[in-house]
Amino acid sequence: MPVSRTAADPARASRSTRKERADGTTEGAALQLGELSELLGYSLKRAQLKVFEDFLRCVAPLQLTPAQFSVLLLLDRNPGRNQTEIASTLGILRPNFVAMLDGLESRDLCTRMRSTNDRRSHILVLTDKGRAVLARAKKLVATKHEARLNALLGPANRAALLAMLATIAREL
Amino acid sequence: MPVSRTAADPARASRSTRKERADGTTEGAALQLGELSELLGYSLKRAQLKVFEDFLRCVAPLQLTPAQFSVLLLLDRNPGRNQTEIASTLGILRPNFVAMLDGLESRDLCTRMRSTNDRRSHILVLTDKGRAVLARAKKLVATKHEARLNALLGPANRAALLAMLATIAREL
DNA sequence: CGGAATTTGATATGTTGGATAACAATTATC
DNA sequence: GATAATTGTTATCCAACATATCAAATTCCG
Repeated sequence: MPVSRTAADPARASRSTRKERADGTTEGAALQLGELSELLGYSLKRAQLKVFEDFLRCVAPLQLTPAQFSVLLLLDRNPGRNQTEIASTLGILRPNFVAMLDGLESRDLCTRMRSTNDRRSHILVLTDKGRAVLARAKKLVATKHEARLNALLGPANRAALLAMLATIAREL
Repeated sequence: MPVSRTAADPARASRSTRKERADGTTEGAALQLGELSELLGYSLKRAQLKVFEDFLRCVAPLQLTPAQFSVLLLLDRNPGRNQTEIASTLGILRPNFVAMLDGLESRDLCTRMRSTNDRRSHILVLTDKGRAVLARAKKLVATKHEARLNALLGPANRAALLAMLATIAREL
């Protein structure tokens, strides 16, 4: 990568000690986000990262990622389903779901049981430990994670936010 | 991965032609999301994926990703900044920003110019082509992408959504 | 029935985004 | 002027995500 041209740095070109630019902006100042702050996708991504970060913190004692938590939740609510069904409703591709299940199964949180009706498929079952971990996780999520968001936004706003996100996820 | 135990599949264990389960749920029915639909992070992630997908579609003629678009926007609004400054305000790590800039520079959308004041740093500059592409991208984003979200949510809701996402990104 | 097509879980593999360590060149600090 | 810090870069590593392919089992259909 050859760099040929050079340019004077407007910031330091000024001989002021406070290093003020020609356009009046100050040296160490935060950059202008400009239209970026009006881009829904930008704030969406940033907010999502923060929320996942907080989720991981809150549920850290149980060592569960958001994706793993969603799998446990789904297994609990939908007994008798196979890998394809669980993976697809979570938007996980079947090949990638294999390693994920291996992880959960190796921690004895769930079990694959070969179906007697269709011996190709594995019925996914929560173990007792899986149910216990899920229960503890639910409590942590409710009392720490979601509570934090509730405090930040207020219950009404939080509900409105959730509704709009669901609309986008469903209808866009 | 040895699978030992087996289980009867509740769905097909029923001898009904409509394959109804013991719990009354029907065979091919969609799974119950349960508490998942109340998890903010879940809808957040799903909505974010949809929005990025739509962004890519709308701006496809220009071959710009959301991240690339955000870089061009930032370069336009903040002339005279170096790689570290641009990368860090976008949450991009400096090492990962190198390849990204290589891509933009190889397409002649921006240029690295060695600063005369601090010869370690590269001042990032939009090229004329970069400015032109950015202008076209802005138009596509406004008239196709954001317009779609506006139609889906309504202007007031869209604004409220944006405000809440910004709050989360800023204060969580 | 029986062969063809499909489905399921799995493997291999590739791509992309994101993270850390280390380095040379340059600048700042004391 | 020696030491420390900064900048861009390279080399890796890891996780998330995607595609092609496979064997086993099932379904479809003539």
